[in-house]
Amino acid sequence: MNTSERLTVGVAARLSRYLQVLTQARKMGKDRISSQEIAEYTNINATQIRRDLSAFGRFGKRGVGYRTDALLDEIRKILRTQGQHNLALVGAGRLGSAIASSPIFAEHGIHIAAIFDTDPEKIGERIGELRASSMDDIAQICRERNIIVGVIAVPAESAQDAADALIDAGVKIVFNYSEALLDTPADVQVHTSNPAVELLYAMYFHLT
Amino acid sequence: MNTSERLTVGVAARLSRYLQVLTQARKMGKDRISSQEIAEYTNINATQIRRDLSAFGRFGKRGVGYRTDALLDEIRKILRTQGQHNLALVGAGRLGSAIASSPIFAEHGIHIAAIFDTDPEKIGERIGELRASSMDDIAQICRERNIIVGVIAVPAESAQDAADALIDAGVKIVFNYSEALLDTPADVQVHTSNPAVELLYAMYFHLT
DNA sequence: TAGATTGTTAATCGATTAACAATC
DNA sequence: TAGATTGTTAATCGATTAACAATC
Repeated sequence: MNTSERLTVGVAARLSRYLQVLTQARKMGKDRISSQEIAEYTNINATQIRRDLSAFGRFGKRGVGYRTDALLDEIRKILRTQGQHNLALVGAGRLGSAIASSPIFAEHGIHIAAIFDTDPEKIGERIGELRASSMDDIAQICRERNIIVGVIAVPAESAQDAADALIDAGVKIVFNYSEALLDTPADVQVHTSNPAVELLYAMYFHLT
Repeated sequence: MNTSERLTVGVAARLSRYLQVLTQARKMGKDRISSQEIAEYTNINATQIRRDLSAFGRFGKRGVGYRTDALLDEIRKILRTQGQHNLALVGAGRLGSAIASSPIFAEHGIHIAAIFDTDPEKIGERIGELRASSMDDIAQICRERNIIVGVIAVPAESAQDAADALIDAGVKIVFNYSEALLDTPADVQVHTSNPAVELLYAMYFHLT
């Protein structure tokens, strides 16, 4: 497969899972990793992993495995996610603060560039390394800082307003932590996190 | 398809997505919903949705759509997720508090039955409607309250310890909010939430 | 009736897996 | 050399989709 062709949804999803495992493996000081080890952490079949990777080059060494660092770079190249990306966070409450002080985004080159809230009490308050801004400034700030990714960390009742404001500010990818269904234009991607639904799914396989 | 057969991973995953959409649609007062509407919110093809549902019965009305309530019940029956389920939360910090005060679990019949923390300062403190318990009591409390689902809301450094304690307490399904890779026995399911990785994946499709 | 939407078929495409030679 | 693990083939299975008759 050529890197200039568009990946299928399945391949891109799996490659990003490998990215996660490799990032952690590197932190744990592992220089090398085998397809079998990646399989254990991702629940993706080891043959599938080797097949996915070998479509882009011969990254591994037979009898040895893959070099963690080198493979990480190759996958970043394939997914075109090298470099820094800016993100806007809406909601400076408990969840917003938790996200702002988590290292999980920074580790993958995603920088939380601004935090917004509607509550006048919250504006100006320190959240992680930032200060909360007013929702009135969202369009200006997002354009200035080249932000196309927004995270919604507000209650379901205000989630649609938050989404509208982000989209109005030019955001194209919305990560929704509320349970609300969001109505958005066709050129905007919405990802909704719903741990409850994932748990119900997990329970099914536990019960059967 | 017969309900007594085990669902494939793909079917179960899609059915739980329908569950999420139907739950919200009902809250929004929608009595009926079409496969096309579910498709818009889930990005799952409408034919696929009708096909998934029709494998278990004729739940819809031609020209009309599906009754939200009735379909919700049918899917709950298929996924065997009716009734209440108890959950243990490890971590009484910002993220733990955010989870404890979110309605997202309750909405799907999942009750947060206990919260644990290692920090003596936190123990006894009110978090949502509960008080934080000591990790020393985790095994006893989980067994008493029939808990087989645990949520890890602690920093990556302590995630493995939290997982070990939960597993020792009889938990079989672990939802991991930290970025750490967890080593667990084969009979334990681990779901790791990593919004950064999901965003990298979304960005790929935005860029291409 | 006219319009809408389901249920189902048929055809295609991608995912999955076991097996194993190649080779480190 | 012996053991381990990749890269690749070949075969199967499930997912996806368009199309449309059935029917509300």
